[in-house]
Amino acid sequence: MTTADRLSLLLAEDDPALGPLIAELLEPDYRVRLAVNGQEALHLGLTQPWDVMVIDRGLPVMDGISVIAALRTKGIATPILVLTALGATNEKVRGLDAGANDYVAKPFDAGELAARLRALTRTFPSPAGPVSIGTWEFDPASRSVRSAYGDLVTLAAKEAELLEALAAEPARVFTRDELLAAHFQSTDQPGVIDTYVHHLRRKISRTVIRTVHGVGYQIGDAS
Amino acid sequence: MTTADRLSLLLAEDDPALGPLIAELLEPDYRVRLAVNGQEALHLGLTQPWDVMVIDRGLPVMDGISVIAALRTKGIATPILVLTALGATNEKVRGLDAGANDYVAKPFDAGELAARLRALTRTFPSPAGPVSIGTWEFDPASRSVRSAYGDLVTLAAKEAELLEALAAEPARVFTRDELLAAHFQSTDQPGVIDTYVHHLRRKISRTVIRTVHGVGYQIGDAS
DNA sequence: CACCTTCTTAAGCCTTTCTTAAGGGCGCCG
DNA sequence: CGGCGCCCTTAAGAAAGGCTTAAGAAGGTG
Repeated sequence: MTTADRLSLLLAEDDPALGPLIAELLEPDYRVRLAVNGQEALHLGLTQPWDVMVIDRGLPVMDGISVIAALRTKGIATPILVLTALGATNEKVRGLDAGANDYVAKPFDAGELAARLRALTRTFPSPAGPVSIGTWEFDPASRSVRSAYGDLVTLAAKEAELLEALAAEPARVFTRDELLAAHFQSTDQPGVIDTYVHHLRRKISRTVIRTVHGVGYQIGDAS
Repeated sequence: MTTADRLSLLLAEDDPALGPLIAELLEPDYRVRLAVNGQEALHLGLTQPWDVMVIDRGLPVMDGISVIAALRTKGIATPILVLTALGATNEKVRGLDAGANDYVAKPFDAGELAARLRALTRTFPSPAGPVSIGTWEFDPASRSVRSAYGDLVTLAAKEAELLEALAAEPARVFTRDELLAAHFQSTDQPGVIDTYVHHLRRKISRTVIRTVHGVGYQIGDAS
């Protein structure tokens, strides 16, 4: 999920008739990039970030299952839906176990495909309630942070966005570029992040956000 | 994922014959709890943590789709697979959009159900996955080591690289040249390794890394 | 329109990390 | 037990990265 725009979708389908058809079908909801063989799909999958992938099982050069296995081996965790002419259960099992997240047999129903893609890309609206960050409680709605002692601090919009992004995945370390791309204007330079981190640390606590030298920032861990 | 044990699975199925049958089918791989109506399923879903849920569409008291919607509203993000007698595409779409992650129509194939559940519960060996080293936990992503007592130590990039390399093959003894070639500039001299080993021993523990005299280093084994 | 908050940029200073080097200590082998 | 390597430890300069500050721009409000 890179922008507020449509989600990016990598479609790997070699059938010259079906490929563009599916692409057109999905275009209203996704930014579709069509790959016509397995190698191309693998390359695109590895070199660019995607929100979701739809991969045909039978692809030239390198078959779909191999592409998926290769992507997974490289640590790509993007949701993948396998599209296939083969409806046999055995094939489904193999595809899913190779690392696919869903499996749709051709001929498929456009509505079902769309629904399954929605299910794969759905991100649950973080429970609107307050999020606890260490000993603090952060309420995105009111953009305020309450300490264990009851002190209330209100944050500016950007400050809150940054904190929310970091808190969404406490275990993850975010690079400045990631945070920048997701929450600030693309013209901004990475240094902006430093400034806001400083603001948050001053307003809340030095330990809310942890620096990972040479990498980026992470929500401050307990202890 | 609560323990190293089987995953916990909440099964909501009212058919007195089918429920226990499915439960038995899944028992080898999951700790199954059977709920026989929607209300019970909702209550269990809200009050206990589950690794995955299998919910029948048509449940007494409260239908499956409503249960899912209610769970999602409360912020429960557990993967849910809908099981149903209704194979109509329309029904599938509605189920998925209510918050289900997958949809299997009865009669279903046991192998496919199992594969789809595996796909739902699969956690990718995220490159960020913490590695346990003796009594410590090393998280390459945040480059931090946590002791059994909870103390957190952050490592510099090179320190982390070295530790990660050693931890990748605990049984193996690495020579300085191997480590050097893989993780440092080729111009560096073997002595660099010694320095970083010293850093790690000081930061974590004298016993993290074991010296094999005349050969190189190895991850400090339990002993 | 004046005032205030928020956003963005930029520059200098400070801290951490990397790399090299040298002296002392220790283990292994004869 | 003595000698010879090998290993441990310390330290310090250089480089890279992060922190802090400050000030102008932009936007919103009374």
